[in-house]
Amino acid sequence: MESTSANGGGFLSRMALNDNKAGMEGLDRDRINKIIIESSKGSRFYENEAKKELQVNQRIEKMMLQRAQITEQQLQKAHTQVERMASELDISRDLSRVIVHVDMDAFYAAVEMRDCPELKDKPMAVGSMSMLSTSNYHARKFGVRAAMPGFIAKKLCPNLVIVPTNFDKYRAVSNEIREIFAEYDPHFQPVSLDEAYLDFTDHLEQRISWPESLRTHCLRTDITETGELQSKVPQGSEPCVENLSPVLFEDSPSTSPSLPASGEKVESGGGSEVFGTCVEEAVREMRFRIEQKTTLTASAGIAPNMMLAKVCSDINKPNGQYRLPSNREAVMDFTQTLPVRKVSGIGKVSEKMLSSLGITSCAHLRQQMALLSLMFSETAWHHFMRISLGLGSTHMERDGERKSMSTERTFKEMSVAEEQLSLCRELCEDLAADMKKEGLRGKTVTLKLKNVKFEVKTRAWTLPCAVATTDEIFAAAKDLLKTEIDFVSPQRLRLRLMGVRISTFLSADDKKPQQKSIVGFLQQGSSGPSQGIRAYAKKQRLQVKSLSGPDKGHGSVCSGFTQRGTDNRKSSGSAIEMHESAQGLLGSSGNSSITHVECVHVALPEASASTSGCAATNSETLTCPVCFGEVRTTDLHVFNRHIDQCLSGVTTKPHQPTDTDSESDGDGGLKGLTARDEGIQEEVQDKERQKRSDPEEDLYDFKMGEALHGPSVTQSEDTGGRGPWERLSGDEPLLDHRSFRSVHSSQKASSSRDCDPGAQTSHLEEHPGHEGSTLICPVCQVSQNTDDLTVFNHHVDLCLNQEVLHKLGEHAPSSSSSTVRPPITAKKGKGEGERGPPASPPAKKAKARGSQNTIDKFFM
DNA sequence: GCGGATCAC
DNA sequence: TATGGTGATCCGC
Repeated sequence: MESTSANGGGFLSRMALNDNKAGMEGLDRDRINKIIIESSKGSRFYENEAKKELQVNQRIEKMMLQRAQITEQQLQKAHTQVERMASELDISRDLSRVIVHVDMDAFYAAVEMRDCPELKDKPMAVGSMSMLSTSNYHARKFGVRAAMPGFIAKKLCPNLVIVPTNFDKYRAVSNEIREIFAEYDPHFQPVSLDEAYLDFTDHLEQRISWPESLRTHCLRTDITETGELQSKVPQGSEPCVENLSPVLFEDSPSTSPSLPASGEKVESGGGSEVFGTCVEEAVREMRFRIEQKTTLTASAGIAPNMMLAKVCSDINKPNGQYRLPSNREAVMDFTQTLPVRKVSGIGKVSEKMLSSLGITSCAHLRQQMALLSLMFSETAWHHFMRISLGLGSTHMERDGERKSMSTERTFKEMSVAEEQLSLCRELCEDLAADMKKEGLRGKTVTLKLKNVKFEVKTRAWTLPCAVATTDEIFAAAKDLLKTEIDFVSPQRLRLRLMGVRISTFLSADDKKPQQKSIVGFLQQGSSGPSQGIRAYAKKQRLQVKSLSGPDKGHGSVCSGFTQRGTDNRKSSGSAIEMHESAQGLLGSSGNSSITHVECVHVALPEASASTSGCAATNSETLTCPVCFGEVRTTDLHVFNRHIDQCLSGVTTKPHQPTDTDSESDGDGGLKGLTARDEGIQEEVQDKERQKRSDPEEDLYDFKMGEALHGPSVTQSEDTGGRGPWERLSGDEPLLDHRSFRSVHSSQKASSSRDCDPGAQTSHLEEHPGHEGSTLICPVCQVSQNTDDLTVFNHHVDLCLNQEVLHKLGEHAPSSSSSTVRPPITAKKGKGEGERGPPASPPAKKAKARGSQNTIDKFFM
């Protein structure tokens, strides 16, 4: 069934030409889109895009349903609130700053053209046949633009010259322009190599009293190719920009920096030019200097805040500037006609969702705020509100600390585990090298995989302490990867991309006293006890393995699972889905009991090989093995007391990096401003099923590996569009305090049939594992639903480790949680997803009041 | 804390 | 033949 929402005609709006950017006006969009779609059709990429588009369409449909439930009364009430807030915001509007956004024109392409004059007259792009980074303005006339694969660009423009990227060069040029930026605002905020925000306010204050000499800048003298010294002086009244600029812009709408802003007389003569004292002159001067220094042109926007400045820099691009006056009327007039898509942070998905509500301009945004406040989260509608009022950040953000570092690589299909592991190590090496450069250590290692169908999944593991070296990172990444590999075995992961990311960095505070971790401490001594810790940490990675494993075709497809991770907003817009989730998924709310009885696949790689523990180092502090917090002591007695406390339930929070979050502003990026995306409908599945008769698809497909599909998922059936990474949703959340948001949707009830917990359980009972032998764990005495010795050994391994942990909390009531339950028989608690129990320290639940649960126990 | 999705460049 | 890499954020779980 075709989607009923916009673009339901099978046209992929997400793949269509994005002519949002400068230089793309007046193109034959239809023709270009036709070529783009036809070049892609049938490819796996296309199929994936189609799937994503469908998901977005479904979200929109849900949103429309939600809107239909909103009553006039609710709208009225919301309107009152919204208007009150709007006037508060309006009153506090800050128009005192002069913010400038500078953006180099077609930066990479311009650099390449500068360095290779033959390219000047040709349509060219920087990148490869697979992907273009940017294109020059000649090429843009053909519809060739950034983020387009080169082979498609070639179809649009057969004469296109594609030049490989040379980042070192761009970085060097970037440094040059940044030197200039710094002269106007030492605290300028770079966005990328070619883009920055500057606060000109202070500069202008001083500039007003500057003598002409300080506002005079020499024209560049240059060595020509023939070695002749050439002074590039404008000839007559027509500045000789062409000589300087490598391109581009025969029909540039804008003023060259060499042309004075109207209203300010400027003398121009000899080898220099004098600039005035007003904002526009100052910005023009900056652009002039950039051009003189680099032979590249920049465009700029001048406005009272960053959001507006960014929009303004695009208006007279290339090689131009635009100033939005700093008064309320001008700002409001400006935003009236401003398309929402022009605002940074509103991408194609948000645009489409807003558009389905009839909102395309900021004026619409303003008009529909009451509705939006009912349908989107607080974060989202507050953001919309600010946009609609033309508000934005007015101060340069201090360059915050980095929050993550990653490296990823795309390659030709790779499905051999050994190669995958080897690549993983390489990535870890690269990452470790980068980490070293910045002296970072992080605790969370995330593996990213993209299969040949372009489906992406990430798997993360937060270690007890920060790591940095190749071996440390790889130990974690490898385990994550192996888990995925084991999980689908004997099939293979068919990968096209792998990435490793590290995050949760130590804060500055943490760094100074390098920590001494108990793990490292233990590792130095013996191998025994420390394994308990490692195994514990690894428990987080317990995976549920589908009992049906590789054999296909039995069981039902669980189609009612809500898709997780779709973007939704916190307090609003979510009530409806929450309700649906609760009703459709779990059947009865508040039922915290078992939703699945599942077979847990313990995918512990050889325990001894892991070096994910902490490399112990230094004095000052010790890391508690229970709460993982830092204990500022070197006295083992003190430390033991702390551990005792932890074991008796007094938890200590590990130090958190200080959150320096200043106001997250519009420019900060509000991602995905959409209502919730529910699971995909059955029709989609059917469609996908039909499509998918590819005989080579015997290798592993991510979807099958979704742990939560558990026993009921079948391989051949569920390769369709039906949420590849679906998981079971949690229990019924609290409804939003605004009860009118808890709109009920009836759809869920029917689609949840297949996922009814009871059904799951009984289904499992019908298929109690492989129809083969079962093995009994010598430790927990529970028979294991596997005949895979590796799996079984992992289980035993874990059981043994858990025994150690049990000893640790000897006197604790064993009632507690599934965390200590032998893995294979573990039940999945609600909301814990497929990853098994969270890594709450085992002893947290162990109550051992009065007992001596000291560090010594680790050695017993 | 995890994982998916969105966004920018 | 062929559709990127890096970093950030939001949100539900």
